[in-house]
Amino acid sequence: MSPYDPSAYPPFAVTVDLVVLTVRRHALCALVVRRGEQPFQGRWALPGGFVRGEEDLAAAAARELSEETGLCAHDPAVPGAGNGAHLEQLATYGDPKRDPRMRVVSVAHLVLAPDLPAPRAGGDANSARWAPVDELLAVGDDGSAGLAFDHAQILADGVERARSKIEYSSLATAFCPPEFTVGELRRVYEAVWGVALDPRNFHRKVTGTPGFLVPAGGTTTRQGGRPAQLFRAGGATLLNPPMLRPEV
Amino acid sequence: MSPYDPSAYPPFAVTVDLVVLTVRRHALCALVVRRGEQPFQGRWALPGGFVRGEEDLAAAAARELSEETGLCAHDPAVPGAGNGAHLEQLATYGDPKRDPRMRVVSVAHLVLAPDLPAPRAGGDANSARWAPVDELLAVGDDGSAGLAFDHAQILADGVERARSKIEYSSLATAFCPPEFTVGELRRVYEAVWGVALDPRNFHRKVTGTPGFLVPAGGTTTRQGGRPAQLFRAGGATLLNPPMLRPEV
DNA sequence: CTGTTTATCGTCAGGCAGACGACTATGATC
DNA sequence: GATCATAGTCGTCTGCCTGACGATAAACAG
Repeated sequence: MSPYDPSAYPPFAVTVDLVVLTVRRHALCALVVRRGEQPFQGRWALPGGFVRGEEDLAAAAARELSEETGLCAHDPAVPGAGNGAHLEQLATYGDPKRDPRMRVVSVAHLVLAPDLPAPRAGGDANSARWAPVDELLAVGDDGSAGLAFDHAQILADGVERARSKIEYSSLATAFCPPEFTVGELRRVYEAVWGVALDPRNFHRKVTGTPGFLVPAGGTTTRQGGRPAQLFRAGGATLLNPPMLRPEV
Repeated sequence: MSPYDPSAYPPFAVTVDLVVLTVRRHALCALVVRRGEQPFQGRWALPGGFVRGEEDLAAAAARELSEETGLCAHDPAVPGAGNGAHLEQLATYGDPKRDPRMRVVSVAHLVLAPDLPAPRAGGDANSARWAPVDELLAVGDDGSAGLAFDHAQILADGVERARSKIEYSSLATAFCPPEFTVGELRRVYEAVWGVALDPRNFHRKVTGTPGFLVPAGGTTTRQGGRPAQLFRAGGATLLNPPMLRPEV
């Protein structure tokens, strides 16, 4: 082989696509934008865009995220800044036929964000929305065409990553506002996994895991009922032993 | 933005790099090749190469693997064929400065293979070898320069992926020949995690997990001592509950 | 035959999770 | 204001799994 001869190999376009997940009204939702041009014109797609010349992949993802949602990603490598959205690389998709026009390799990223107001994509409220992932992934049955390109696969991979990762990490707190109650955190797990959890056992588990939650001092009744203690995410990122997802 | 205008964005070179892991003499080892040219001439690096024009990323990784080791990857999407090496995508590395010559985005793949004879890289035995990952990742101390490019980071990520993934999947069997004993499987875990496991508890765990192991019918004494029953990997890919890695 | 090595079966105590009872503190409704 | 509905929080009990470890079995080396 003749390594690194640029002329010997066809150029690739490199993009980032974003799977932005949040929990709204007890459902796991993803951010989708409407395509304004061919191909797949008018269809919903994941937000994304080209990686620029002197830009790292994570930086490109953070930039796209900021452009689409105003969120400032909380890159583990750049701590402190941002309103807490979690960003991580998901996987890379490079099937030669995934884009009919040219060879595009897309590095998908996963973003977990707290519930946000309606998205603002280029100021056009009609061109971006939060949609329940169940709806986006239920293709064919109702005649809806599903997402553009291979974005249904990317979304499915992102959802599966989120579902499994909250098992053994404290990542579920990324779906919550800075201060939250145990019940709110439980509703996150229930929405992401699509199951009902026992409030008492859940409470015992999360409050009994050292470093997972730290008391924030106050209480709230925003969920109704008895006032609940407010917590902040603790420093622990790994949950050991993990929170087990109930079987089916 | 003006999507998909090829001239509007700089072209990227896309490569695949391989983290090929195996267990040799009770140590987790990785395949490295010696670089024949600048930059990093003479240094060890992960095997890899350019993705071709009409080639999927996984196909490129499988091709490079075959060229470097003769292994035929057992892609989950293409079952049956191959001598059982496991291949999966690891992560993508695209720092603008990771290659001093041009913008290269590398899609790293992880390969888990049974113990193999000495590698044959382009027929040159001196240019490829199995090296213990501890040795490859212990940089600076002994003055050795470490791996080329960002390959130390890629290797570290691959090792961490392997270490965590054998916890909750049956992937450790990918390090074993088609038929193996419980003790051989245990030595795989011990080598990958770098810990000692209790043979009795390990035996109880793996034989008690339905679908993990299926008896192959025979016995062997290739490890010495009492003959051990031979097993084959069962159909189960997920281990529930997982095999817990001992603390520290 | 004896010691060494490895495999395999059993036992026991502690920890954790699932099931679920009981009590508490708020707002809503009559 | 009494009652109800809603959520949160604390306990109890039981079964399963794990870690620690004793004991036995089946080969080989001397």
